[in-house]
Amino acid sequence: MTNSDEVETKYTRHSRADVVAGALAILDEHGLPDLTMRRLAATLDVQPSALYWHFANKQTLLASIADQIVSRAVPREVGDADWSGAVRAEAEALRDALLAFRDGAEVVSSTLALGLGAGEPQSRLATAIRGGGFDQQTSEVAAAALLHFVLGHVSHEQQRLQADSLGVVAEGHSADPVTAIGGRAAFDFGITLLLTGLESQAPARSLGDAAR
Amino acid sequence: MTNSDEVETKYTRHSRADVVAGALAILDEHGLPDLTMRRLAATLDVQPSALYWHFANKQTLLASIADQIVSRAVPREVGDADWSGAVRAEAEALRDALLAFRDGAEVVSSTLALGLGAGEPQSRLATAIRGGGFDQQTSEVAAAALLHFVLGHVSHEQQRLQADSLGVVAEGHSADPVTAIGGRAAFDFGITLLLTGLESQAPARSLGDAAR
DNA sequence: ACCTGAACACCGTTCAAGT
DNA sequence: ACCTGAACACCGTTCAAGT
Repeated sequence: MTNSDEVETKYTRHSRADVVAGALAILDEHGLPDLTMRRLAATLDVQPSALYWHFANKQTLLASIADQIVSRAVPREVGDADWSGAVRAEAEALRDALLAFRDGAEVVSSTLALGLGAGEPQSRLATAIRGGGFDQQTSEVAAAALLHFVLGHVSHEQQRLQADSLGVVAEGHSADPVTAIGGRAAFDFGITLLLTGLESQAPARSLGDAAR
Repeated sequence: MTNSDEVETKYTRHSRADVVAGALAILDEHGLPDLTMRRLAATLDVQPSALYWHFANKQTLLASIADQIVSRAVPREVGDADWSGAVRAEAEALRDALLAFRDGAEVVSSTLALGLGAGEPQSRLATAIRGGGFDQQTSEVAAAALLHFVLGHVSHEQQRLQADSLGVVAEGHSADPVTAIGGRAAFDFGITLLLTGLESQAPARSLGDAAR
């Protein structure tokens, strides 16, 4: 019962990791809009200015949070599966990691949009794609396409999850095809489209040829 | 020379459309972070509170801006092209419309993420896909996948455009594969993956079968 | 090494009241 | 129909100073 959520164990100084952990807790319990520097400082029993000893600014902190979230993405063992199975496993691990935190996809999306970190998921996807014999550039661009789809899809999923929990449902129609068949099935379908699209590329032909 | 940018022609009252136009101007010239209610009010020579007669809140205003941006998406005439050519034309028109305004993709993305408007692009894509003989649900889910890719890709493109214009280039590496081959080529490649993925679906087989 | 205290320059939004 | 004036309840960030 020592060191529970709200109750700080007396006057402890904080490390960078503590700040990130506190931020993740606020994110998961209250969502991204409530993750403010002032609120985070309050839960750490510290002045807002103290946070700027650990992080240069809020964007940097958000990038660390995004890194934490995606670092939890561990693909299931694929064993003897082919390369497309490995790519799918990476994509699904990423989806699970994003879903594990409230607004997870939005946080990762926004740090990616700001050009900070979060390059790891794309590298992992690209490496898995290279297993199919594609050249570096093709793999990288295909990985970017996969990543954009994953982030957009999971953002959409999490928005629906939150809307539903707020009881904004039953507006009469709410005919969302993605949630209608389950987010998981729509996700797998999108991944399948991209993977079979990749398969039908002649592996010998590089993207560079097409771009020229 | 009457009624130019900064110079208001004396004391004019404003319509909803005026507010949206002013917001679009700020967005395009200064970017989304600078698009604040107070700044918008100042450029309209009005108190911030006046904006709340026209819009319930900032989110609603942003949704109207997003609608304006995507409404500019007019696909080139496809003539006798097959359905996949029509889908590609829709996707490219959407990309052009998003690129036409600074931070355009982010604005549309965020209003989509908030569950407000911006359903039009997905409908247009879905309709074009239906031309390939796919059932309603498959078309809708595929359109969502296309849309997620387009928004993610163009967001990425616009982030790079801005970073480059700020001179954040030449960090030594900056090995971004998407910009390396040109945003347009990477975009077309992603669209191709999704389209050929769709083509290799047996059109008779519905997504509902797969989801069950 | 880590934090306080105080300030600066902002935000979005509400609401009674004016014309 | 459209706007003002004034207020409320916040933001992120800086910086000298403390321990």
